[in-house]
Order: sequence, then structure tokens, then C-alpha cells
Amino acid sequence: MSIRQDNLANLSTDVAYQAIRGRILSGEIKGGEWLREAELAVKLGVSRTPVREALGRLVADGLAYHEPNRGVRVGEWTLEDFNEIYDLRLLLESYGASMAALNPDTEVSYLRKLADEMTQIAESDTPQYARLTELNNAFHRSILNYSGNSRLATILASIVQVPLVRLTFARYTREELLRSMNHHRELVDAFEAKDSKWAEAVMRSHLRSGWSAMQGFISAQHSNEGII
Amino acid sequence: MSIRQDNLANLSTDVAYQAIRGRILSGEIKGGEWLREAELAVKLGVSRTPVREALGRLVADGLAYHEPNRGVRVGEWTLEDFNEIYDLRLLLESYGASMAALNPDTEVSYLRKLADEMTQIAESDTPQYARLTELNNAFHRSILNYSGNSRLATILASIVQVPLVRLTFARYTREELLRSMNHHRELVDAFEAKDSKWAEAVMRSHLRSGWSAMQGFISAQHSNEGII
DNA sequence: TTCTCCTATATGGTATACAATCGTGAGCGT
DNA sequence: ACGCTCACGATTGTATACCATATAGGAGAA
Repeated sequence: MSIRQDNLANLSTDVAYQAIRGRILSGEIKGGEWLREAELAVKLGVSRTPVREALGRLVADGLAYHEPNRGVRVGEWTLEDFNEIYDLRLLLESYGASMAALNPDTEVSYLRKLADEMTQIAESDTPQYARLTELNNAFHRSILNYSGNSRLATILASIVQVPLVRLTFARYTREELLRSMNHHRELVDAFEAKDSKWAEAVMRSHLRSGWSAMQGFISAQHSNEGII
Repeated sequence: MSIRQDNLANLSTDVAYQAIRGRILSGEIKGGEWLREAELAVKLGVSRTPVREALGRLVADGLAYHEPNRGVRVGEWTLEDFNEIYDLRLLLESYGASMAALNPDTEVSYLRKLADEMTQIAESDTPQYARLTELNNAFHRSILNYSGNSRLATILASIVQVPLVRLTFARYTREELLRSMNHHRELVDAFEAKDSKWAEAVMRSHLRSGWSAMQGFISAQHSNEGII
């Protein structure tokens, strides 16, 4: 049974889904806010049916939650949530890296191209964070795809989407940014050497250092409220 | 953001969801078959709306898949799928066991009670497989809950549901069954000793031996078709 | 045969109506 | 002032009808 590779087929439903999802991820709609079916329907120019469908997907994604007979609200995220997510990410993604290192189909040259371009951007005086994030996502996603376990990427995507968007490279200090780029290139070297333990260890360091940087930012910013 | 703990609130939708899900898991509806909205609606005595909602959930669960403008079909599972699933289960559940061993709130006595009752059933001349499965699920779920990562149980449930149902203890030889029970009791001992490495290793053995038994059964049964 | 086109079928989406449910708050009593 | 009850309003949950649209599959022509 192959996993759904994004089922963008229903016009209105997808419009609604993407629109609402975008507003949540951008922070336009804050945590705890109600997502009213009728209101969203008129705002998006569709009927209630596709809106309901879209809300159902968002709930399944974990971006929102459902209160029976009351409606759907945007999810609220605490430091503890991010901790859990990063623990799982560490576990799954380092596993993926170790498997990718052993996979003869892993395209090392492609990964190296991505790593090099990211390094170039990071070393610039005015880094293009949007492009950097794009490349970074492609890099990590490719590794998961090379892992040979088609479920890995799907599961991680369902866990990790929120933190990935809200906590961007723009938060990194220059030092943290360059260290992250070094990790990327070291990962490629580990893949080239087909050394699964090495790749796993580098990925561990990579994610853990990233989380360390984020954690400092988060607790400084939101120490009292607890919600992010 | 707390995770949805089964959202059983909508009457008709839940009826439809449970009914269809049951028929899939029991094998009454076979892989690849169409799940027609109108047909299910009349059969279940509800309208198309909750049926559509239920089908959406099943697709999100991974039990079925969507073909644009054609409808929803029941998922088909290959040996490769089971391989992927068991790899992830091994990774996540052994991690959960190691964390549970370190958790001071882990109720060892409760787990021991479950393990002992399972052993008793397994040693009987006519094992009650249904009860055994029930206890086994409770045992594994409890460990995940004691892991301290609330997402762990949720994710595993979304991955593992199909194999758990189709591949029951009834497939085990007596030797395999007793070994599995030994693993359970050894796990409890590891928890009591608060030895995370031990717990992790036992859980690895436990799942891997179980998978080995299942794998033999599967490939013998369905060698040519590839679909399970 | 092979290609084109047509039609039957089922989904995708809209509109509307109504029932069920929950929170709120006015009003009452203490 | 405080707490309780109950009716109301808002919103979801379900049903139903209807139309648009896409697909598969077959009839018919080249």
C-alpha cells in the first residue's frame, strides 16, 4: 500500500485547505482561535462542505483540534510539544540517514550540490533565508526518501511541519548557521563513504544543535506564557 | 498542543467510520475494492455526508486511498509494506521502552500483572487469543504512555493498526508464543531495574522475533501474489 | 484492429433545511 | 451577593436535492 503523496485533486477543498493552513502557519490565525465553518466559507468563496473537508484534514494533520458540537480550533503549542517533536525527529531522521548511507541508490552528487549551494548562501552577507529553507527541506526530504522506507518521510512530515515553519534559519546566529552548513557537508561525506554510523551520528548532532539554538530562543521569548 | 484522543463525538459519522473500518480490518472488504459512497450510505442507514467524512478519516488513517474523481478504495498491503512498518515499530517502540524504564512514574506492578496474566493464558491448553491480544495491546500501549512522549503512542497506532489485527497470536507456534511471554516478563524486570538499555534490547528482540514468525507465515501463504 | 466519441456512473461541490448540542446569560430564588 | 435553572442563540451535525465534471468503458467509424 503506497502512501498518499499529497492528494491535490479536489479544487475547492484544496483551495480551502491551503488557505487555512497558510494562515495558521504564518501565524495570522493564532492558537486557540475558532475556525468557523460558515465564516471561512464566505471568506474563501466556497460552500461549507469543502471547508469541513479541509478542517478535517487540518485536524488529522494535528494543526487543529476538534471540540464536539463546538467546532475546530487552531492548535496551541508548548515548549514540551517541541521537545517531544524534536526527540522523535532525532530518532527517525538519524535512522533515515543511517539507512540512506547504505542505499546504493543514494545520489551523493545531488546532495552535495544542495549542501554546497546552502553553504554559499549562508556565507553571503545577506543570506536568502527563504531559498535556504527551501534547499534545506529538499535536502532532508531527499535523505528520507533515500532511506528506502517510504513511510519515514510521510510520518516525519506529519510531525514536524509546525516547528519547521515557525523556527527558521533567521533565528540562527551566524556561528550556528555555519555549523549547520558544516553538518550538511559532513553528512554528504558520510554518505559517500557509505558509513551509516557516521551519517547517523552527524544527523544527530545536526538536529540536536539546531534544537539547542531554537530552545534558547523559545524560552527567552516566551518564558512566562508557555505557549508558542 | 495535546493530541486527539479519539474524537468519538459525531454519531452518524462514527457509526459509519467504525462500521467500515471493522469490515476492512476483518477482511470482509478486500484490498482494492471500491468504497462507494451511496452504496455504503444506504447499507449503513445514513446519508452520504457522514459516509464521506468517514472515508476521509480512513484515508487519513492510511487504511484506504483516494483516486481523484473515482472514489476511495481499500488499501493493499505487500510484504514490503509490512517490512517498513516493522522497521519503524522496532525503532519507535524500543525507544519508548528505554524511556519508560527511566520514568519514575512507570507502574511496574501493573505491567507485571498484565505480563503474568498473559503468561497464564498462553500456557493454557486452549489459549484465549482474543483476551491475549487485548492484554498485549494494553501492555504495549502502556509502555508507550509511560515513555513520556505523548506523540509516540499516537504515531505508532497510525502505523501499526493493520498488521496488528491481521497477524494475531493465533499464527504463533507454541514455542514462539511462550518466548513472546518470556519477553514480556523480562521487559518488566528491566523496568523494575530501571535499566533503559536492557529494556530497549528486550523490546528489540521481542518485536524482531515476532516479525520473524509473521514473515515466515506471510511469505508461505502469499508467495506469488505479493499482496496480503 | 485501432482510434474517436459518446454515454453511464460516481464523485466533487453547492445550496438549503433542520435537528442536536453546548455555552451564555437573564432571571429567579436564597 | 451568590448560585441555580432554564430558555435562547449560535454553530455544528446530518439529510436531501441537484448540478457540474471527470473517468471508464463500450459503440461505432476508419
